[in-house]
Amino acid sequence: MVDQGGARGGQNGPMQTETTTSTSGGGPCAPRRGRPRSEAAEQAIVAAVERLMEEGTGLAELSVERIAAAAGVGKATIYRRWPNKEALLVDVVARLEEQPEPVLNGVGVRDSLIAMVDDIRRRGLAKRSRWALKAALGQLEGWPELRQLYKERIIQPRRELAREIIRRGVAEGVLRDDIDIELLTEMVIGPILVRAVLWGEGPLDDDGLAEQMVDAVLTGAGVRPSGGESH
Amino acid sequence: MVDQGGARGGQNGPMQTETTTSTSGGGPCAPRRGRPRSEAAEQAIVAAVERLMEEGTGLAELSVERIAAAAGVGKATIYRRWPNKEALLVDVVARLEEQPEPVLNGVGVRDSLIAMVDDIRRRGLAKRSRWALKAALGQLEGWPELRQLYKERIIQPRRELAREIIRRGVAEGVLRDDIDIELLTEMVIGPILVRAVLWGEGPLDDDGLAEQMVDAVLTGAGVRPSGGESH
DNA sequence: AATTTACGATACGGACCCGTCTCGTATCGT
DNA sequence: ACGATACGAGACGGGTCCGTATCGTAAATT
Repeated sequence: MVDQGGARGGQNGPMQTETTTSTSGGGPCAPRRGRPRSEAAEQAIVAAVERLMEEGTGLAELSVERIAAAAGVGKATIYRRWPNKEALLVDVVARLEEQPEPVLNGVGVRDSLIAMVDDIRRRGLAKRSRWALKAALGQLEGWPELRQLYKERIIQPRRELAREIIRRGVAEGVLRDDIDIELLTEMVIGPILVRAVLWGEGPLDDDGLAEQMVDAVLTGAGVRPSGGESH
Repeated sequence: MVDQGGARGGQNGPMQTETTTSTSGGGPCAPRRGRPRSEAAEQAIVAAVERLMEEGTGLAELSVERIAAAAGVGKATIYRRWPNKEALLVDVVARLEEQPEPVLNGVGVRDSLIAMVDDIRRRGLAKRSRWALKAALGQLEGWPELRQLYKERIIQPRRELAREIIRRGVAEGVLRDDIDIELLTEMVIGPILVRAVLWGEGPLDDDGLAEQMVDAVLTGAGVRPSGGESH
């Protein structure tokens, strides 16, 4: 007996009926006779959801009525575009975060790692990102579609980027090759994530934090038998 | 005075009106005339909440009606003990996790760290703990009382324990003294938390994982200039 | 001009929830 | 025996929410 909590609809997607959206050369086979859909309304809806996120609205408080009111839009205008609330949120999450910066390949591995950690740090300061991450961790339980999408769109690209950097580090002899790639990744991003997400209070505004963390992880927490104390 | 999210009642606590609970020699000044409260009912209620947690019920789906049904109990029986849903959940969270194992002081620092990380790993395998952690991270937003209690009861003791072990490690010369204690802590618990909570999928059933992680963090992810590869 | 579709606003039905209250029954004290 | 209290079950009022339907109006095609 699953399905507790009310049978959410299946399909998602912006339900683009070939109208206004995606003016980019799509196939306008049928120009539709009546009044076209307002592009502005669509943007206002998405923007309203994002603004509500930034203001700290919990997923429970994020009702369609509230979204419509915040966007200055009728409820029907939302349901004309998305079949249900889930699809709307899926869509918003999908366009929530642009892909992470490609990280120039010419840069050294250490700098790449620092850039990545610093990216997480800065995102941890952004309320919108925190909302999404927390929602994904907690509230999206029992909401598999949204959680899945969040993983695909947000988590996976970053994880892949991290893996790539770290693989390069191993290849260049900067990172140890006797540690599992996954573990290396977790070592690098673990500290900043603990501070940014788990404790949610640690100071994140130090610009040198990422560098400090990466160096600490590279060098290790244990006292080095041969190398002298650095200070 | 934040109080966003709808003015929840103030007080909490099991509302023990000197009845059945705490038979431990309390002051039974007034033995109450009528039928005493059923200890079994109280346990059944708490057990039901915990069971629902383990089954993955989200905080939103965790309604009083559902709890009562799962416990085989009338709603009034719940409201006779706790003034509202929040108080019930606060109480359940409060008794959710026993304090972490004290970690024998005679044990070496490395073994203590491994024990701590392994504790997190094993908890990560326990659904109940995952539920609580995820709920704390995401759903308890806008529910300050519960979140606060979770931090006090669950997070703080473990964080304190970690700090103590690491402080000992620094004192004994096993851990570097030129790295901030907070950062050292985050380095140690970060990797396992990323695997257990954030990605939520990484393998946790390897008994040697904790040891592997701790050693990796102690030694560092970077290639050691002088020391040979350890294996 | 006629038609067709979208728009904002809002009413509606069905569902769920919270917290209270009422049943008839069970179990205590006196 | 009797009054007091707890019990399970469930009705109830007030509320929120989702998703649909209905307004009168606005903007496009034909």
